[in-house]
Amino acid sequence: MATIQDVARDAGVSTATVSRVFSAPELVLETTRNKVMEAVNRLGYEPNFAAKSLRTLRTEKILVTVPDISNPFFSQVIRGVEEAALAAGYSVLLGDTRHEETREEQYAAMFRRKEADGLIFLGHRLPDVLAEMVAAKGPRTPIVNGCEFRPGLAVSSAHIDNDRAAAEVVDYLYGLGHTRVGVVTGPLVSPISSDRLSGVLAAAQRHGRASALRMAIGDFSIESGVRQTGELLDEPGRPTAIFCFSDEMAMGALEAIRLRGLRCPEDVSLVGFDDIRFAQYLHPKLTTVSQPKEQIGHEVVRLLMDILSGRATALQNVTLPHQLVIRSSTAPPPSS
Amino acid sequence: MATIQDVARDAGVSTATVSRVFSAPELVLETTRNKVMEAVNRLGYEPNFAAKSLRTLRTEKILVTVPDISNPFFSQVIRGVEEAALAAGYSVLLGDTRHEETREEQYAAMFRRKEADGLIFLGHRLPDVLAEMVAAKGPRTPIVNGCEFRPGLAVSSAHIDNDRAAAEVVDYLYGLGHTRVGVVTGPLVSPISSDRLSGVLAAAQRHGRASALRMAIGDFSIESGVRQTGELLDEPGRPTAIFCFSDEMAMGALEAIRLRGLRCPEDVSLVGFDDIRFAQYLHPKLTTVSQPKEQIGHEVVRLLMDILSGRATALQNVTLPHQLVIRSSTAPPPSS
DNA sequence: GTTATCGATGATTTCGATTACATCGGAGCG
DNA sequence: CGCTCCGATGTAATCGAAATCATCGATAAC
Repeated sequence: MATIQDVARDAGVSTATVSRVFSAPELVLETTRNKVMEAVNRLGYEPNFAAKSLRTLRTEKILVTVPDISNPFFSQVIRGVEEAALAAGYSVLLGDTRHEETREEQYAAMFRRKEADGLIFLGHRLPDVLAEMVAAKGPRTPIVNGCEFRPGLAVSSAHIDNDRAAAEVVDYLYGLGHTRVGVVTGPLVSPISSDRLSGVLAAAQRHGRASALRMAIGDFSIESGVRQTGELLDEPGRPTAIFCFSDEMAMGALEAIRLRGLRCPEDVSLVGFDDIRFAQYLHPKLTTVSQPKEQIGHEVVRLLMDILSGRATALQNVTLPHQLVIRSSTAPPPSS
Repeated sequence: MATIQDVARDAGVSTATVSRVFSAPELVLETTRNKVMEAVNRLGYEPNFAAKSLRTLRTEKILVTVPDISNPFFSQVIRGVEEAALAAGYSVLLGDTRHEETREEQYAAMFRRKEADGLIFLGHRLPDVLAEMVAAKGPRTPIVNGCEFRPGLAVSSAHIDNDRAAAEVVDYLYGLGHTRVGVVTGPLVSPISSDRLSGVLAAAQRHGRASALRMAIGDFSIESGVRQTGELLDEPGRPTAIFCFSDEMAMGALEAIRLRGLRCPEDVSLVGFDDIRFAQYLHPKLTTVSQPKEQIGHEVVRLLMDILSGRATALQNVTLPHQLVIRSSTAPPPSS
């Protein structure tokens, strides 16, 4: 592959001029510019990326780590990230951490090696090396979080109001007349789960129904939805409504409901969370909390760009709007 | 961030020695190595990636372009790619082309700029600049295709036998007693669709049922599944079985079937393709062709590594095993 | 005892671009 | 007419690590 020297020689100019043709074309005379471009085309020259990167100390890449890309919720967020990144002239390095800390650390090391200008993490953990960076550099550290919000991490983030969204779901269920509600949460170490849970608890208390609340801890997977919902349904005083903290778990819940010969929503109402693409094609169509997935991706990139361009000085926490989408998996409880 | 010079100075050795500690530790005396490592830890040194990359002309990255990451089939394949790449010491640059040629070309340019050592594309098109590279360098060009197989492209690839898999589905349906079968294909420009279609046609002819075959062209999306299946169901002489070339379209088909007050499988049998994670949790559980998604990802990385390491000399086309998974969306046709 | 050999390490060039600084010719001005 | 300024371009330092070649002391071989 031709280098900038080859082009310079071929065009009869200096390498500086060739470089300027690419990075600041207005500084070079049109006739010279054409000469250079001819040489470029003749030789099929493309600037070598590593060289450019070494000199400028920029990679034009952002590293995005995600707990599980095969999860449609995350893949939609990533889609938004990719779109916004490309528009801003960045490309996306993908890290699927599979919820494993060692993988998170591998990607953290990549970031420290400067293989990317910025890091967006969609999980809830920040490896120690990165926490140190944040502690040292403050809010100018190009690390941003998406979906979760943990104040202690001291990084900017974009997310919905999980607490309020979950409370709305419970309010809605009580409003339908349900009294015994079962909740299938995700792992409580993640704020995404604990925030939603506190919303649920607050709403239950407000309605004086806290004692009738049943809870099971899942891991956001379909299988855990089947299992945990099953346990809730098998307890005496079966809940008439189940609220799962992800649509995937709700899919599992649907299965658990059917396995017991129950009908949704006639016997058991069901609410999910995320509004993944498939939610509206389940049977019954799933009532769920819609998160603005692509928008979260866009926003998180915007936050990162603010930091990279030096515009940002303080932490920003962007709360994006969610929406309770009522479909056909919820109904009043069966009249006993 | 500390550089190799800083470490060398701090440890009282030359930069060459520091470099060797990382790339060929066996060449340096243990005592010296320890001295260096102490300095490394003291200064928090991490080798600068761009510098390394410039010198070695390697990026240790592979670019993966995919028509749509939010598609669970592709995201599973990518998962396999990511896993195999990481194991081989590579990281993944993600390009979501959204089926758009301009985006494919943007990523092709990235590859030419040497932002990645290899390219894996999961679509069916190869931008011109890359086709030229392949023409010039032959089978040593580090470009590999996954999922599709178009002989004209002259790149190695890993995929299932789409033709045969589709024929098996049709054989199975005829075996159940169906005579009127409707097929919802993807866009016929992609081999993934045209291969499956020729399998379908061959099987139908073999059974002498070609004239009773009905066909509609979808685009792999749920919505097109609803629409195209709807059209097939509304024609006179309604098919008693529908075969969609993707599970997403089959989800749409299920919706179309329900909208018309029909039952699956009692009135209409349904078969999908891909066996995405959700297929077995639909209601009814979807009969479908299972593709070894993560394995395709692994295999495609292996093919690429063979090329990058100089082991590969000729094109390889790996056909991986598929499997018809029979669940509850298929049954004999209603007795008329 | 002299020389080839080898293991450990250092000095220096190199990768390919960007960019600060230098140069130079011509326009503008007093 | 001489000076300044400016636009266009060239020269050369620089980014940080890798790798080639050189060096040096010690051991082995003859």
